[in-house]
This record gives sequence, C-alpha cells and structure tokens, in this order.
Amino acid sequence: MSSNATKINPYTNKAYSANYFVQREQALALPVASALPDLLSAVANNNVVIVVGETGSGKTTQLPKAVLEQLQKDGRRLALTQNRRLAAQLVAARIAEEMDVPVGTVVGLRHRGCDLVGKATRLEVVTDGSLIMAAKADPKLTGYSAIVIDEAHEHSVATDLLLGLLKELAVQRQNDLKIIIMSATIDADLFGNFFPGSVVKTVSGREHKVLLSYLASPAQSSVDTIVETILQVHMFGRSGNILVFAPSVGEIFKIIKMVEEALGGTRTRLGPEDVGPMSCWPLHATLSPDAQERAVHAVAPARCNGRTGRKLIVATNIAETSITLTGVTHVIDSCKVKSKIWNVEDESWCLREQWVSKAAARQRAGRAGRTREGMAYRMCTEGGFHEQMLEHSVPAIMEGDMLRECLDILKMGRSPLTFPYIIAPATETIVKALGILRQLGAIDAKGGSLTSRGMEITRLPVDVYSAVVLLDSPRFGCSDEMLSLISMMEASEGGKQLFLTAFTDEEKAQIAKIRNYFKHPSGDHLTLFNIYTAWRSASSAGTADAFLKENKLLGAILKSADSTRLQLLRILYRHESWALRFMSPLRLDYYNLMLKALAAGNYLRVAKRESKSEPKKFTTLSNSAVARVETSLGPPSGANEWVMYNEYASDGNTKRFLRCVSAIPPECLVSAQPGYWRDPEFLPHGHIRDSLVKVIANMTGGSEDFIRGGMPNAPSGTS
DNA sequence: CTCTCCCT
Repeated sequence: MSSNATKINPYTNKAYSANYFVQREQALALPVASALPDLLSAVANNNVVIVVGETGSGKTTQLPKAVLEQLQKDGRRLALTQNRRLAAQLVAARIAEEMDVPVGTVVGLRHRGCDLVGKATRLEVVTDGSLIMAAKADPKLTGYSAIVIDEAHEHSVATDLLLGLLKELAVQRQNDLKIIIMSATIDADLFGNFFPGSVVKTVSGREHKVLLSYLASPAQSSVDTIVETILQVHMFGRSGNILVFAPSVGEIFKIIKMVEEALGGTRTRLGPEDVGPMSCWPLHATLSPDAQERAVHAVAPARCNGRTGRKLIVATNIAETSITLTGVTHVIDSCKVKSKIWNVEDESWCLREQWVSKAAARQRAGRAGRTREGMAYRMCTEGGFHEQMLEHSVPAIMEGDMLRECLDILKMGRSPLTFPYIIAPATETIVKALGILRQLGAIDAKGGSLTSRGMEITRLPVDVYSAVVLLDSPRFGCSDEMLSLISMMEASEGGKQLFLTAFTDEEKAQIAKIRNYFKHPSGDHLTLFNIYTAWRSASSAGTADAFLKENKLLGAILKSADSTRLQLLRILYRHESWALRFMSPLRLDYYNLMLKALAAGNYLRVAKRESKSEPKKFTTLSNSAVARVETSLGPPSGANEWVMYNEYASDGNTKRFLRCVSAIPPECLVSAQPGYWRDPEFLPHGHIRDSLVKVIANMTGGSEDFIRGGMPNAPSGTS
C-alpha cells in the first residue's frame, strides 16, 4: 500500500488519493476488465469498433478511460455521448472519481445549461443533442480525436443523426478519428453493416437471473389485473420491492388507489393481519424532482407480525432507463407504452398506447435482477408476447415531424433527402418537412439550402415556429414579452404541465379558479404570459415561494422557463438584426401587439370557426380539417372566429383537436405577415376564403401602413 | 375530457 500510495497521477502530477485504489480494485472486478486488452487492440487497428455489452458490464466507464490513454496527447478530446442529462452527469462523476480528478478538469461535462469543459479537458461526457450542436458549428468535429457513442440501441434522434454523420467522417477522417459505437442489445448487425470495415466485439454483462411469468389469457382490464398481481406478489412472493410499469400517470393513480383500498388503509398503514405493511409511491416525470427523489430513496417498511414489509413503486417508463431503483426483485409490466406519433398525411400528432417491444420488455424485466435473482410478471400471454410484439422499439426519428432535424442536417452541410440515415424516416415526412420549412422562410424556394433565417433558427433551442416568432418579434416592439411567453410554452409544454396534480375535487376546483384568475380572454398564450409575469414580480418582491404555494404552480416549470429565457436572450443578443424591445403594459394595444407577434410565426397554424352555433368547432386553413378547440388554460372567450394554435392532434380515430389556442382578430393575422395573407389564392373556395377576402378588402380600404405590418408607432421601450 | 419520454 505504501509503495502504491507514492504513485503519481499523470493527469494532476499529484499522488493518488486512497479512494483511487479502492475505485481501481472495483473497476478491475468488472466483467469488462478482462476484455479490455482485446478491445484496445481492436480500437488501435480499426477506425470503427462496435462494442456490444449487456448492462452491468462496465463498458461505459472503463473503455473510454482506457482509449484516452492510447490517444495522442495533441489537445484534441475524446467525446463520450449519453442520451440523457442525468446519465451524462452520473457518468462524468464516476469517471472523474476513478481518475482521481474533479469534473471540469481532465474529465469534462457538457449539456444544456452546463459547460464544464476547460483547456485541460481530454475526456468530455456530453449529451448526444449537445454533440449535434457542436457538429453544426464544426461538421467535421475537428476538436475530437475519438468519439464514443453510448446506448446506440436506444436510437434517440440525436444519436441516429450522429451515426449518419460519423459514417461519413469515418471516410473523411480515416486516419485521424477513432469511432466506437456501444450498444446493449444484439442488433450489432445493424451497426456493423452500417460502418463498412468495422469490427464487432462482445462483452459479457453481470445480471442476475429473472424468471418470467405470463397471463394464461389476455387481461380484460389491465389495471385490475395489475392490482391483483401486486396483491398476490405482496402476500405470497419472496421479499423485495415491487416495481410496476404503467402506461400513463392516470393509471398510476388508479393502481395506487386500488391497492391502498385493498390493504384497508392509507399510504403506510398496516394492512389486514396476515399481510405485511406496504408503502406505495408514484414515479413519473411530471412529479417534482423532490417527490421523485422521495420515491426512489424511501425505505421499505419493516417486517410486521412476521410478515414482509414492502415498497411498491408504480412508474411510467421513466424507470426503464432514467432512474435506477435499488432492492427491486419483482417487476410487474403492463407491457404498454404511450408515444407521440406524427402523421404526415394530415400533419397531426397522436398520442398512442401500444405494446412495448420485446427489447423494452426485457429491459424492464432486467430491473428485477440488479441485486439478486428476481421475477417479472408480464401482463400479456406468452403467445401474444412472441407473436405480436415487435423485436425492437420504433426509432424516434421515424415518429417525429423532422422539422428541426432537416434544419440540423442542412446546417451540418448535408441534404436531408440523401443523408446516410442508419434508420431512415419516410421520404414523404422529409418532403413535407422541407415544404413547411420553405413556407416558413427557413430554406430556399429553389435550391433547398438554408436561408439566413434558417441559420438563425438552428441556433435557437425552441420549436421551429416559435423560433420564427422570436426572430420577428422586435418588429412588433415586444421581443422581451415574446421571450417570456415562448420560454413558458417550452417549459410547460404549452401549459399542460404547470399546476400541481389535483387529487380531490376540491383541489381541482381550486386550480380551475386560479387558472381563471390569470386567464386572458384571448386564450392560452397570453394566459401563460400573465402567469410568468406574475411570478416574476413576486420573485423580485421576494415572495416567489408564497406565490407558488398560493397558486398551486410548479416552481420547477417557472424556473426552467426562466433559464430557457436567459439562454435565448444570450443567443439572440449576438444577432445584429435583433433587439430587445418591450412595451408599457398601459398601452391600449399591449396584448394585441403580442398576438400579432405570435401570428408572425404561427401563420401556418390558423383555424376559423365553423358557425356561431358550434363555438368549439373549427376548420384548419392548412388542410381544411374540422377540429375541436381543447385548451389547457380555458377556452378563448368572446368573438373568437379566428384562432391560432400550437398543436393539431388526433385521437387515432376520427376526432381532431387544436391545443394551445388563442383567438386572434383576422386583421392582426394579415398585418403580421401581409406577404403571406395578401393573396388568399392558396385557400380552397369557400366561406373561409370569402371572409378573408372581405377582411383584406376592408383593411386596404383603410391605411396602407396597417396592412404593411410592423410597428405603427415607435416602441415604448428599447434597450 | 386529455396529458408516454427525452433533447437543444
């Protein structure tokens, strides 16, 4: 020990700490340790190496660290990607501890809102989205001599785009860049075939056996069957915590309520005498970080009357990858997931519940075998599992609208139609996305290349339409107000996640009353703005906490809006053509100008009311679809003949909805983007076109300035 | 009467 203790850490030129030797012992015991020499020689002799390793192999921390020592010390770095911020933080901390350095020195960490990369950094742990950002600024990624993509099997959009880019860099930077793709499942063929000349290496993992159990016949009610299974396991199963995968938050609450009723008490009370105590915890992303923390770290109740005490966690798929729970030996899997899917044909989004893939079900079951042998109960028949479920989950790139991705690909100097996708989205989706981007002025009408507006949009981390609003907003004198409003839209998902979850009818009524208090008659957008403004003034008065509590608002959402706002402001400030402008709330046209600024980016998302007798039924201008308004903060009131919306959604059948909606005077629409509206030829003949023609005729009859748009008067605030 | 999950 004493001779070891004198060893010098080459990265710090200081003696290693005692902890270093403890960490090194543990690292040497990982399954990947014995495979390292072989992996390193594969990396030395090949440009692209695919590493397939099961969870628990230790590949994520050990391989990048070892590769780093092989690389030339020329100041260039090794990038190691993760699909989530939390994962990136944990991996960076782990590697830094093993190398006996603090994060931010030799080991760096980078993701949105965090830049711990310095001159000394040689190994950079980064989210895949953040590496895409870097690739947009430098498409050859010249600052890196090695890139390690982790969790490639998850097929996040950013990872799939990076793989396409790396396929080309593997040729362009043949002797200059090492590429390592790490994946957990066995679609090694996919990656191996994608990179010509690559080698595939397999590393064994270390997981305990998980026994599988299926239903004898398909479940009539999934919730009832899950609750029955929970009670069976609790009464007769061996000790250990129970983790349930439910498809949605609604089901989580139903399950917990039913279990508590069956056990005859509230959360931690003792059940009937022959059953031990069980504490129930919900776990999902809309829970505050505090509540998530409590669910993860709560200790199972003690054994009572000789009966086992247990902790029951009912989670969405957040527990599949993002959060690791300890002490779980029983997994009950609904085998269902929800995913948001883009329908190119009518440009609608649909949240659909589907069977999980076999790969996802295996991942879920594996959560029961982290500490010792476990059990997994699947809420489907064995035949159904093998015959009906897909082998792998559908990659995210195939379910999205490709708007932002097309811009990103163009910014990386490639064409969205010929990009070497590892999994290609439908050509129709790409063509549609390019069409929308052309209408928004982000790409050229002819060549399909990025316009200067398109370039600016790629730098703004918001919805593409909202980016247009932000870039255009100084024209209306309210860029400051739009920054707040758009940041709120991003943070709260259009107002969906803003208030605490209401359990009782009383709480629901309370929240409805609060909503009503902040409500602007035009609808969702300005209501969000009102809430943000009220919170900001409470903050500067030092009463933010009381304000949040009183109004049952989620502080995390408002804080995240605030940090998004600051990030956007920093980016926009660098644009020469952009200026921070704000208005006096006393102006008569205060709210009208904000609606106009919103209309400048949302002019492709406008609908008109069918008739006065059906106040919620609207027809979209883009594809003449009939949809109902479904607002999160209360419907627009008054003469809401025209509305703009942020989401056009489908129930998967015949129903269509407009979400995040505001009423807008048609004159505002026209004057915000006169070039687009001047000539309503693009609309099919009918009542919408007729009324628009009438509106425009009345406006041209008036002042020319009005239709030309922009600020009729000088803005009241400029800075 | 609807709200899976991440990322910039």
